[in-house]
Amino acid sequence: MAHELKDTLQLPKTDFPMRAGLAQREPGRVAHWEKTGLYAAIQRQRAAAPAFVLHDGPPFTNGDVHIGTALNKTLKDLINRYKSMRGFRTPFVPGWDCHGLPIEQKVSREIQEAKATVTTAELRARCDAFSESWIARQTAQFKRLGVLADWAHEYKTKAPAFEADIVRTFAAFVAQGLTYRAKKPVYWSIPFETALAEAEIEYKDHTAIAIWVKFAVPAEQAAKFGLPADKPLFIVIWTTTPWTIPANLAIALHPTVDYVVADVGAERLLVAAALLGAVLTAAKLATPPTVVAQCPGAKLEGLAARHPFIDRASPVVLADYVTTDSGTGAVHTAPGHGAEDYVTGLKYRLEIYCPVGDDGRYLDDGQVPADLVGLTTLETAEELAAKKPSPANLGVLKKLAAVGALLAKAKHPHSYPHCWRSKTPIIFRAVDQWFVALDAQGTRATALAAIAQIAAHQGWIPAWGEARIRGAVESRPDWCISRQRSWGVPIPAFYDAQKNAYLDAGVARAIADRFATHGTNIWYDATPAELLAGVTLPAGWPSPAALTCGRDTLDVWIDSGSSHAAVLQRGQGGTHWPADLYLEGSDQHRGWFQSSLWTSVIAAGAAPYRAVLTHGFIVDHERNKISKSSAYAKPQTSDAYVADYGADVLRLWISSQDFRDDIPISKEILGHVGETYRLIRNTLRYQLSNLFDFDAARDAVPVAQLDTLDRWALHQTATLIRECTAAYESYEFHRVYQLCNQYCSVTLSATYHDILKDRLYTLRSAAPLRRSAQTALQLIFQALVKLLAPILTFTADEAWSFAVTGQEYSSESVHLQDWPVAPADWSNPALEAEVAALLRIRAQVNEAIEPHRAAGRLGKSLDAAITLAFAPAEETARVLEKHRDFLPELFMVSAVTLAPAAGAALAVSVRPCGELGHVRCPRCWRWVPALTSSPHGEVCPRCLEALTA
RNA sequence: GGGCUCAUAGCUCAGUUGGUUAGAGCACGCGCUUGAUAAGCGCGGGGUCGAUGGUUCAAGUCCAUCUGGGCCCA
Repeated sequence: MAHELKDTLQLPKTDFPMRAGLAQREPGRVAHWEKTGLYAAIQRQRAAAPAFVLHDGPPFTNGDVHIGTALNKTLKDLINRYKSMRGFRTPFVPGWDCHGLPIEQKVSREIQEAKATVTTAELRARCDAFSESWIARQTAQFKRLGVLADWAHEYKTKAPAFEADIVRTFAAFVAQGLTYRAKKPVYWSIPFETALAEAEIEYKDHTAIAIWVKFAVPAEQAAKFGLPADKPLFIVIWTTTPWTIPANLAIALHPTVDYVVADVGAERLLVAAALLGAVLTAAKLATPPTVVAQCPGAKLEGLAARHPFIDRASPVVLADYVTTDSGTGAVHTAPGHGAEDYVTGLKYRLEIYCPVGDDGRYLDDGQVPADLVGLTTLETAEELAAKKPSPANLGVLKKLAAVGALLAKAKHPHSYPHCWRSKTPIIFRAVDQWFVALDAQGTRATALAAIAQIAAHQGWIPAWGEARIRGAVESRPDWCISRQRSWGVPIPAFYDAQKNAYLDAGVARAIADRFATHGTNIWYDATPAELLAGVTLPAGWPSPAALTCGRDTLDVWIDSGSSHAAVLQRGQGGTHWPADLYLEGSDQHRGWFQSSLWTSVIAAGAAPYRAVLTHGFIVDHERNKISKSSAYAKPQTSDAYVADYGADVLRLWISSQDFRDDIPISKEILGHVGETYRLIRNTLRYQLSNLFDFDAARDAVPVAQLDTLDRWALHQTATLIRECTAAYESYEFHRVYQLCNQYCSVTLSATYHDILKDRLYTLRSAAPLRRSAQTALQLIFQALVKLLAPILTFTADEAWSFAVTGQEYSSESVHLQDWPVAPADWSNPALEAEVAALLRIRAQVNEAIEPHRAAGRLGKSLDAAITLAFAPAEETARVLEKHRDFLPELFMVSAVTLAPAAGAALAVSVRPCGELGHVRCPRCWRWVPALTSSPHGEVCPRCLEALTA
């Protein structure tokens, strides 16, 4: 009998599974979208719409997609999908950053391990293949995340057409006269005669010779700076690289450190006061010194000391990096042989002087003493093993001793950079580089103006992004754009036998055209004559036969920084220039945002983007950076997380975080997000399952005629749509998450859906009140699933397909829908206020029921009969009276008695229905005074009607 | 060391121009239901708002300093 009655109910029905099985089922939908061409379909649908172009910053192609990269790409996808539903055409051309040292180094190491040697062209081919293989893998990983993009029109910085545009961007620098050649120190491997990058350096123990060297201060200089001049005075410097002494051009002191002049008998020494004792000990000077003068370093700026064995001045300069931890407090400065020395050299306009050739030997430049010329700075493996100094070091020692400038020397074990391939110590050596002058032609001012202009229309999101990039742009020195690498875009410069450089914008553009058709390998395969065939050379150029091609490549920041030119300006994939939005991590203020700005300002006179959105970095549950934590057994890849949680949970997690700040990730956090996912999924499932017999065309009730609670629900939904839309507009997806979370759990699950069960299950299929509920449910479902679609791409699409066709897969897609807009008649503030008042009373009713439940006197709220006592004059009274017939349904109880009484506060009293002599209807479970018989046994009058109508 | 930035319940987030006992969802605890059931409902505990000092009749909200975290530089 009971079973028979249950069969008369309209219980929910759906094939939409309760358990998502995301990790297993999502790949099916990825394939489905691919098969049905969803991206193209979306673009077609918006073919005539205004475009919103989010320009993709290219990930580096040397590994699996990291969870941080997944975050970035997913945010982009989320925005594109939202904008598309809002009515924009959203072409999304994904990009790949292909050139660069990490790839070249990885490939070089493989070649090295195989003990093979390859030509530059072969090395480049292997790098190309390496990059390409990761592009394939990363593409699959991005697709797995639900990222929709125009993969057919993706851009690769190694594609010939793109490489040509990189060179054209460079040509714009040349055309404006911004490029110049100057020396800059780099790590240099002598055996391989090549520059090395930081990543190619290995630090190893090494025994150097530390020397204390006296630099004479001429008497007139001493007098000029107020120092006693009646005895010979020397500034003492200390260095562990004696071979750099011939390149000494200055002595650096700290501006605020105290320096003393110490009388040690026949002469006087100037060192930092704090280091005087140490220096005397090293020099084995037993004589107790007499300090005859003392002053801060700043007082000595400009004092011209003399180089110990070369006839030139070595002036005193000031530098903050000088310390009194060791040495003498007076730092030997050779701008051509040290990073800090270089910076100081630029500051004091010293020559970036490097008298050491590619082979590590002193050059005969007219300044290096004849007996040093030709000596090598290289320490061979044998010399290293024997801890013997290099010939250059020995030569300098001898020279210093001969002129009496060597105050002391000592063995100095320390950690020193070595070449990763030859295992020999590297030297720091200035070589010719190409630079871009950023202050010429008002370039920097134009860049800063562009930054301000973007700020003027709130284009920096968050607003502090402006300060961040302004700081980077203001403080950036001239841009060193050449790299001594193979895997990159060649700088189209030529050299004659005397190493004079020839660079011309027109020639560069002609070379770019060659690259566009033949790829950049032609630079390595063809002769200058072949490359320049048919090109009109500028006046003053030698004939091509007399030229060689330069071997430097461009800084990879020019590669990715040219993407707006190579992609947007060419309208690739339907894009336009400038982009409406760039979206990357906050580190890119100094990186891609900046490099793109410079190239665009120089080549096009304006910024390549209208707005720049940034996100923070992923951190662990203690807010420490992920890479620093050792607790990660698992690689932090996108795929690893997708395998554990599914893409939609990952996307929901991304939406849940305020991404402008750091973004924490942990099992706990993802676990909670998984719970929210289940809540949302079940909410949608409830709606779908209760619409199984609803056909809007046949059954829909006009909004104006909907039941009170249904109109209330639509009002709540209208509010949700409005607030979610505002949140999406300002890219505050975490607000969407919070809003939808609360809406699903409180508004729907705990309230509307719970209350609706009585109507939906027990009334006959076509009962007006049931159709009213279904009408609202369907409208709500459609709104909610669209609001969620940009985030839960898989689940929303799945639910949509079930709703429209009853099938898991169909040609219908939620991603082809328009963004929901609540019709005006959904809003009903007056009704909302009344129901809100009643819901507050409902909370009191629940509170009052709870003790009875705890005492075991009743279970479900339907077992309760409620009496509400209240003051008749209250506004509450009016609302209660007005909706008195609605109260049992709203409170989910079987009876509500209104009892106007004296006293201000509303009082709720509860009695189990059984105590009133009522009986429970076995069909709808409500308690009524009496049952009546039906074909299915005894039921309440309402159920009788449902069964017999 | 410098620039930018963040710090509210176990977790993720709200907290309007400073103004009643700081909110929500989730998690947690205790129950209910078994007709959303590897679901659903109810009730409850939980925060001196990173720390210190200051301005104010009044500060999570303003100011200063400090501590800790992040990104970028040195």
